[in-house]
Amino acid sequence: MYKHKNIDKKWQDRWEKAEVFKADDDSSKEKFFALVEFPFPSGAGLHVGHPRSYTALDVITRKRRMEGMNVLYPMGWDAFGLPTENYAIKTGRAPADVTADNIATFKTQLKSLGLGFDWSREINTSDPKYYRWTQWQFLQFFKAGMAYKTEKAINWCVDCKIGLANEEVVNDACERCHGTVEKRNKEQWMIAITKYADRLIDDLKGLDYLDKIKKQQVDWIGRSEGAEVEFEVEGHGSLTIFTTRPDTLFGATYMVLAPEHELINQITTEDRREAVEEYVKEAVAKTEIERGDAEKEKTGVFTGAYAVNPVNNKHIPIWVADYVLMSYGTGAIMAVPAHDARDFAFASKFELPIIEVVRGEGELPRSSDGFAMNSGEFDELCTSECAIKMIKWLEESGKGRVKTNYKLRDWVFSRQRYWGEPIPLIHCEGLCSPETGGWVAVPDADLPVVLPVVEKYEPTDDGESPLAVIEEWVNTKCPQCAGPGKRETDTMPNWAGSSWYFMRYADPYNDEAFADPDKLKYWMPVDWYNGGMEHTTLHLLYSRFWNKFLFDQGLVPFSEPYKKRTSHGLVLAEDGSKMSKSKGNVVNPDDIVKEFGADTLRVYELFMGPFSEPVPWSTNGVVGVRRFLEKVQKISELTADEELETVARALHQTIRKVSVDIENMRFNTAISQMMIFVNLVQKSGKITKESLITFLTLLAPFAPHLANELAENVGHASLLEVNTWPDFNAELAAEKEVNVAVQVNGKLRGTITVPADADQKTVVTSARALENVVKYIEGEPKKVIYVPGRLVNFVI
RNA sequence: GCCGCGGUGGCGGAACUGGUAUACGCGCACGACUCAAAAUCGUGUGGGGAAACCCAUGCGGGUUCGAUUCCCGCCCGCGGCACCA
Repeated sequence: MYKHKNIDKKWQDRWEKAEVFKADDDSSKEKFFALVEFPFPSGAGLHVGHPRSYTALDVITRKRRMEGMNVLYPMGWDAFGLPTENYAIKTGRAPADVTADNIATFKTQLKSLGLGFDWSREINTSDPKYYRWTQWQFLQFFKAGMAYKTEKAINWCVDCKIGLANEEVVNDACERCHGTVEKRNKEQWMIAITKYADRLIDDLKGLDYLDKIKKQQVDWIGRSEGAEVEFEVEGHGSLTIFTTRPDTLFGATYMVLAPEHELINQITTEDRREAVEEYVKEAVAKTEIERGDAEKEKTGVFTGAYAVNPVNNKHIPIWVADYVLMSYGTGAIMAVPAHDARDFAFASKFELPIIEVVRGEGELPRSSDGFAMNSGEFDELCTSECAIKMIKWLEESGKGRVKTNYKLRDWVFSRQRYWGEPIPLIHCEGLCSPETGGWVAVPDADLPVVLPVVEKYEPTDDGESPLAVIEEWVNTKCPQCAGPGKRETDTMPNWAGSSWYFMRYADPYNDEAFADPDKLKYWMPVDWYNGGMEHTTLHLLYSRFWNKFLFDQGLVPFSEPYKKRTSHGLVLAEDGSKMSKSKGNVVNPDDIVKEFGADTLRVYELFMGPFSEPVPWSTNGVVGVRRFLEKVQKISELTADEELETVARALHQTIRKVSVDIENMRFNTAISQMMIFVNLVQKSGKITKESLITFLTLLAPFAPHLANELAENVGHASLLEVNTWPDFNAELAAEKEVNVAVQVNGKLRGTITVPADADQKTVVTSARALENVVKYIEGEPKKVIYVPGRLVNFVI
């Protein structure tokens, strides 16, 4: 039994004193910037899931340091956010105070794990010295015309009383509180992320992200290439639609407008008006989920109006149906029921004509590619060629054009809440800046716009931020004309501060700029970023976009912030369900550290399963890891002047496996190899001091406290953190003898042990001589398969 | 519905590029130590069979001397998207 409590503390103090984790801004060494998502300092404290990601990159950075690199592995606090504000509302305490308390708890907890963060670079997004630069960067968006205020039907969370971005709405419910979300018209600040849609997709190509991360981002942005086509509506001008299948234009037998489409009112004939108005009213009242269910039966109503199909001048009826969304494309479609399942369902129900225009196999509706038919001069062209020719024809005749659409929407950047960065804009009552709707930027010298102290943190029922009621704060002067002005009372979403936090680590105390350009140039981009899959279409996408914008402004020297992005699996409860406070199945890391020590928790977090997969927690597994560490302690007492050859060999095999596995985040198999080594030493009874130190160096990234303690016990004077990562020697690792499987017709009939360098003839001969082989083979085998060092297979 | 990932002992999981399936850990059984227990150490542990051997990597086929690995068709689980024209 080793005394983890004393050992943990002792080495944590030594590291701090020696400043081993401090990153050096002027170093000739190669830099390595490792990043984990900084936590939101919630009142619940550290979750047992946090250390999985932190320990993983701690292992990697500790190895990098031993490999001679200048490592930056920082930590900070994503401190703005609703939970703190809600807590403040409940208790009446100021959010800043609550945050400070929570941070203190988190920090103590993280430190107790021996994580090698450079605490001298700690940042906090709710610190005015930090959010001054968040505000400043927002103003760059504003000044570049990338931020605009507009009345929008936004997702409104009834419980939180805030507008949500699409990304924050999950199954029609608020991502945070799971409360009802409804549509509301509200003036909101928006940021034009859609302008970067193409680059956010295309630039993924050069990045070392997990494939599933790239794919999720691409799907989320949802780029589709097609064409816009103009259809004449008799007596009402033209109606524009978007289609990805311009090749099927001859198959368009009717048109559909979304219920919100502005043309409906104009084109509806008098005899149809009542029915149309009633349908529109019902459709608009439905929730997104009700409307979004693709399984439900199609509904719709005929407007009485007809459009002209530009390719064949046929008159086709215009319908209104809620399966067409106003928010995508032009809010209107041409329906090609033969080749679209939705149009087919609709046409079948309302008995509209179905014309097949793409020849192919199988029943209609059929959306696969093929050859055009019933399409006049386009007949017999293959789908892709037909599309190209059709677009060309449309362009030449002025009836349409190439068009790309995206599912991605602009970023809703306003929150009507207190605990966030104030948006640093002033509305000039004299409207001295009409081109921005009267909005004027707060001058740089007046930043930060500090959150004023308020008494009540509740948002108001009319949807205004609590800041709106503080008149002395709201009423100010227009910085441009000095006339009366009013401050923007909305605050930023909590994604704002985290969109650029990694840059601040390069230069956390700078008051002249968000970071010194030289330091950015040295440290950025992040070399390895690990975080949760849940942020793929939120933080990860936003921060890539934010970075690209700053790059375009010449403010940062790199267009992508993260070179490599990996992801960890969730830590689940023992029964495989999610850990949650309400279920009472949350494991507190403090308890594990207290009972078993920091090293046990660290090693267990990485041993429990494949890093990127979700794995259930197992207290028995924790005990197993602790036993392993105790065995390590035992073998450290077995130092001798000599050791068995097998130990030396196993050591080098372990160096190889641990080195490779760390790079691939296969920590579980790295640890299992170390267990194999320790078992072997225990059995053999002796190990040289040199080999022991080498092994402890390999173990040090995983279990740094114990590894240092044991190294010191055998007289190793320096910290293992400054050791050199051991070199692997292939010669020493090579087995002298190998086991070769002997098969007859692919079935295992025995094994033989032969010298590793034995030639084929020798191996086959002794395999052939096996009693169990002789038994099966009469005469000569038909064929002999020989895989060196692996097997011999006699085919008869 | 579409896309992606996965399915291996009682459990978490290993397995290079197609080459001895079940490494490592947990659990369990037995043994040693002990008055006893815990801890520790040792031995065993996929299933069937006395054994030879046979059967096992979700199911059914295929390719191959040989398939957890490759191909085809299903089933189940997880994650993402979800009437995006």
